Amino acid sequence: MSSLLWFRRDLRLRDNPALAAAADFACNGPVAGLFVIDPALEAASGPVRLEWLRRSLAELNNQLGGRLIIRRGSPSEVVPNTARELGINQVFASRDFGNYGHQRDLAVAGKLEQNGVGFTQAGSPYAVDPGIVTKDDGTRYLVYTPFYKAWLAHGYPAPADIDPADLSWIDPHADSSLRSEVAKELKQLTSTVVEVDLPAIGEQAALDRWAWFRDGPLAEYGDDRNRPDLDATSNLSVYLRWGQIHPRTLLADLTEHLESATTKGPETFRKEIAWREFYADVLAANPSSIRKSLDRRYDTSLQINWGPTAETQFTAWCEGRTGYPFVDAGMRQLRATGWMHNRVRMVTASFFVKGLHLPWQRGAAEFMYWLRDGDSASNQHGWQWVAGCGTDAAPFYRIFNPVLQGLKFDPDGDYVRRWIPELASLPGASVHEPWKVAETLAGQAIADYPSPIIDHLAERGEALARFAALPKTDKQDKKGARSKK
DNA sequence: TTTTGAGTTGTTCGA
DNA sequence: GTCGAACAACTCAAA
Repeated sequence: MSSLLWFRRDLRLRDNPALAAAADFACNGPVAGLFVIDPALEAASGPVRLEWLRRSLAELNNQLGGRLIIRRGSPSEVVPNTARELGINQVFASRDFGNYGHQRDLAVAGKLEQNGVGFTQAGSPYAVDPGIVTKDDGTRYLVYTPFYKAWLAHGYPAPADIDPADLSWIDPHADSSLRSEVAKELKQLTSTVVEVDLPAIGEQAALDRWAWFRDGPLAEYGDDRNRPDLDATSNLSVYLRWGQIHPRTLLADLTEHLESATTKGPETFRKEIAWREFYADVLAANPSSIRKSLDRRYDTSLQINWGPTAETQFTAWCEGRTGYPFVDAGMRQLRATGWMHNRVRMVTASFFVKGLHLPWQRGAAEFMYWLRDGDSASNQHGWQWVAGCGTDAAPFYRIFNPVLQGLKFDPDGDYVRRWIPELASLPGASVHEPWKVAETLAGQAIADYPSPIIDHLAERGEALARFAALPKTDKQDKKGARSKK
């Protein structure tokens, strides 16, 4: 019996349940490995993610001894066709809980079934699949902390026991035209060339980074994770996004560190993994929250800015020219590397929503375009959390002050100077308030850097007024009606 | 059904 | 300069 593994968001060999199942089905004989370049997903991916994908597929192809099959087209055509050409009995893949991916898999399964080929899904990008952790009445959580407690109580599985050295792969390249097809598709994958600074690619790079982080910054992660000037976060988000490492692997490895911990670092890191799982669960339960606010009043009633001035400010934000150095450093880091430190993501997003009064959806789309770790569930819900329309009842007066955040979390100004060369001559924390620097010091050097495009304090007050003007929710109305009787 | 406790990440103001 | 309170009220989860 022969099997095919269809790779998607799981570009790794270790701890891969679908691969383990495929190898088992083939009685440890060779397995066919396939990746389908889906034009629908390609169109929705920014240039940085396409470049990451191109390099990742090249690396995976190396891991498979050059035997990865890469084809372009609709999966519901390509997967059944490839299975037929290779005489495959059973196709294996991990589960996908995304809106598009779920529908795609149903279509592929249907087509395969028509051809008499089975389709088995095992594993997913998450330690605990969306929908598994529920409240006692079976409904889904909307608040993180109770979700986290229930998620912990549920527990997570051990990594899939699989040794890449035991695997063998069906060689599809007996026909030399298939070999050239792989090279052609890889080349075609990134038609838009962007200059972006990416870390090492692939499964081994992910494991190396994790080992480095685990034995280093993890202990002080509780506090240092907020410091964008330090290399103190795991930077694993991109590998998790592409499945080059699995959260289950991290959690298993984390156990002994949790037990022996003298700091809150390991526990804080586990909570971050759980945030990713929480947002995936929220999205699976509320598919429309990709585009719509969970609190719909923010789409229908919140006053937002529009017109020429709003467009100018939007562009300034995108390009890192708002005149607020901490914000601009983040946006420039995003374009230069396809990544932004989490603390700065919050500050730039808060500036966008509560300083410029623009709709969170536009900012989220700009992030998704550039982010190499771009994940709809985490990105859209992170933005909604900042905007105040998301899954927790954060008080609406919680508005980040970009200067204070910079002074607090980039205390020496190193992060700002790294990304804003115009300010490189300003010493220490003074880079966070260039308008305060006397002309004599560095007036010439900072002449190229813009003045603040808004008065943050004034716009903070404006944001508070607009939030206060939101209509009451239905429940609030009912409560008010009851109390009047 | 009702009640109770709690909710990632902040800022400002005044003592 | 430091520190605590105020900022509003609501919704969620669980007992």
